[in-house]
Amino acid sequence: MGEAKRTRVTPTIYDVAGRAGVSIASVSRVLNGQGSPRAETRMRVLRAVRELSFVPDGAARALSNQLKEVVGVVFRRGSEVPFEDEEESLLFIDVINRGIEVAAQRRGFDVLMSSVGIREDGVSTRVAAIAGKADGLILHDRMLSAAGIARLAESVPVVTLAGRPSRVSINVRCDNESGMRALIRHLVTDHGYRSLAFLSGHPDSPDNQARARVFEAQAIACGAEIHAAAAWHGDYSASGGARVIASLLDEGRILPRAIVCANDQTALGVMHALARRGIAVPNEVAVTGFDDVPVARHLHPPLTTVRQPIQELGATAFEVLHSRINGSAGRRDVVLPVRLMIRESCGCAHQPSPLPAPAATVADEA
Amino acid sequence: MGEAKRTRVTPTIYDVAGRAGVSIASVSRVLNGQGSPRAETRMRVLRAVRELSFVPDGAARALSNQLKEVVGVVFRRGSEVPFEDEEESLLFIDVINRGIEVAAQRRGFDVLMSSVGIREDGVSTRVAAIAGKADGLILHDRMLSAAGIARLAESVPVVTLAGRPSRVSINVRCDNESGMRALIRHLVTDHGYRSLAFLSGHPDSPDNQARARVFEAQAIACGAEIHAAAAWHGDYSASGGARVIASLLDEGRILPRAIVCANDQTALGVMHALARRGIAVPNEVAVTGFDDVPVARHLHPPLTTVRQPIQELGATAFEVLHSRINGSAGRRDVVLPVRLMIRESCGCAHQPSPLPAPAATVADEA
DNA sequence: CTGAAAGCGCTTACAG
DNA sequence: CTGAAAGCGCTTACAG
Repeated sequence: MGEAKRTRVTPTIYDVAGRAGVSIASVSRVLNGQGSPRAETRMRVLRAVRELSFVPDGAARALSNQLKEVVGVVFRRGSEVPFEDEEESLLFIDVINRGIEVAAQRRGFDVLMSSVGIREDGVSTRVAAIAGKADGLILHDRMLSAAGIARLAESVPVVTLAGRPSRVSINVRCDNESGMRALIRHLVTDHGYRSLAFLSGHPDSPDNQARARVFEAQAIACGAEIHAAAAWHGDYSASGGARVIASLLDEGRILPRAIVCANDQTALGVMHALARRGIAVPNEVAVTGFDDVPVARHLHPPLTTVRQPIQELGATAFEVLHSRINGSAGRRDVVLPVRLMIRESCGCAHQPSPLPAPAATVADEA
Repeated sequence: MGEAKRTRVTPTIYDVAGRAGVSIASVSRVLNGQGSPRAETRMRVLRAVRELSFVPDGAARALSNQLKEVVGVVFRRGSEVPFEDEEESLLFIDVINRGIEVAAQRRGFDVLMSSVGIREDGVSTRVAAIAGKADGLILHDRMLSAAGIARLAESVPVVTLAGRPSRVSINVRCDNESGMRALIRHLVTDHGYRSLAFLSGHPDSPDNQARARVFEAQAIACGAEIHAAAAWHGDYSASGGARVIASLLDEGRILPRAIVCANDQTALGVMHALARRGIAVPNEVAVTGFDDVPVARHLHPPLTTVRQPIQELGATAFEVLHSRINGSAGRRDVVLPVRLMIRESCGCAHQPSPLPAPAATVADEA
């Protein structure tokens, strides 16, 4: 026999109970620390568990407890064609996911990660399948329409990231408004740049919309001139940013003194495109980002940007979802603080001697 | 009432059946495409499902089907202190995980990702918890002892990555032997280097052991001199590689003509350390890696290394596990082919003119 | 402290 | 084609 087909059936709580000579209720109690089983009982159960290598079935526990201890995370895989350093970088989404995972771990939850192809259809079907396997869902930016989210939220708590809160879902985002305001003040007031442009991200991203809106308002308030938005539509990708610059230059357009990008990846693409045309950053054109992804500080020149607490964004999303799963109400619009990171792409000097960094700016850094 | 506490209970298959005026069996059949329900029945069920936003409970399905359609993946989070570019890079593990995820998706499986802290204890408890929530497990390098794996495998199919096959678990790895052999041949035969050293990875890593073994055998076979292994113990990390070089240099030791690193990250650290001491790569010392992580080609000089089909490693691990879950036997030792990637850190010239790249080498490239 | 039994929400033979 | 019922493997009142 030996290697024979022996369809080794995984032991169940009944096998453990039988071997230990107790009821399944006792086994369950010992394993879950409920009640106060006699020491004798405890021992026998534990021994049987060990001898059988018993692992309780999660599905059965979940069904009985009405709790799976699993949250689902849905995000888009490989947006756009990778761009130079981009492909290999731990990007925004990855850092957020790590934050979710670490926070979940602390609560004894596990994370069901599900990426969706950029052009994949039937997303809502896929998301529904995940929903069935989890106690709650965290949806990254623009995964589902508002209606889709509303429908989904009927069956499971939903937290969106960088989206919009709704009557049935919670949203976690960073404080785009303060961040953009501080950034523009730095560019216009501290550096004295008079002409600016905002290179946008995905048009339907709430983050992008907020950043664009505040950019305009603040730039005008500071008395700077804004380059018409028409030609400045990116898509949050490096290649998108590079494309915009390339076509602007091809048309012989004059660039503004400073380009404010909707996110770091866009800034990365812009800097590449500028370098290729021999335009000096920051001396001829200043460039800024938003997010402060890890690679930002290693660009040449190091990127001035607005730091979002990215990993914390993920951790917070999980915590909010977790308390929602446990029935608490809580705010539906969670906003995390940001911080202006002044490096060199804005025109400030190398770290050691922060020449053009006046007091006001330094305060932002604190 | 309106906003009242309304503890909205998620609808079950009974609610759907009730609303549609059919039995739960019919609902189940329609939803799973079993049998041939009347069109009329179909419609009514589907309508009820839609109206209630019904999502079948995964735990209940799993319990009934004896299949969760979930695989667990366990790996170590943040090994060592991040090193320069390292922190931000999509490393070996991340690429493998992506491969697993994509393959799982194709089969309708989801992936439970669980990272374990580098110094975390109680790993086997954590792993057991995951095991209970999944149909099978993929364990990255060195997560559990052979005994631990054996115990785990009693309750769930296990596939290890870069480990060793056992009577109860399957292992997926790449062909370290051929890769290292081709690499050494290139360094000794093609470039004529006479003195080599192997900067090792984790001593208990099977990959590392295989690479070290073949390094020695092949170097000797080619007639090269090997620097004593004593001082050359790294740990797969960039900082580990840098540390070895620094202390060797501090002791005034003479470096070999070529340093063969156990993996790319180690090579990255070595190149940094060498650069810091003003030692030219590859002119004074050649350096090679193993893995071909995305960042390898962007180093200065671009890293000559052995490419493992990293994402495919993950996809294969899933496929093997999947067929095991479905009861097939299959090989327990799955080996994927590798390919020598000749770039510049070995001393070869810039791409366009592959000067010292003889026919034999080019063949390896094919 | 402990056991018998009900119940969690599905799927699937088995009858009709 | 369709429904009643058993069963998947747990947890937890409820009695004893």
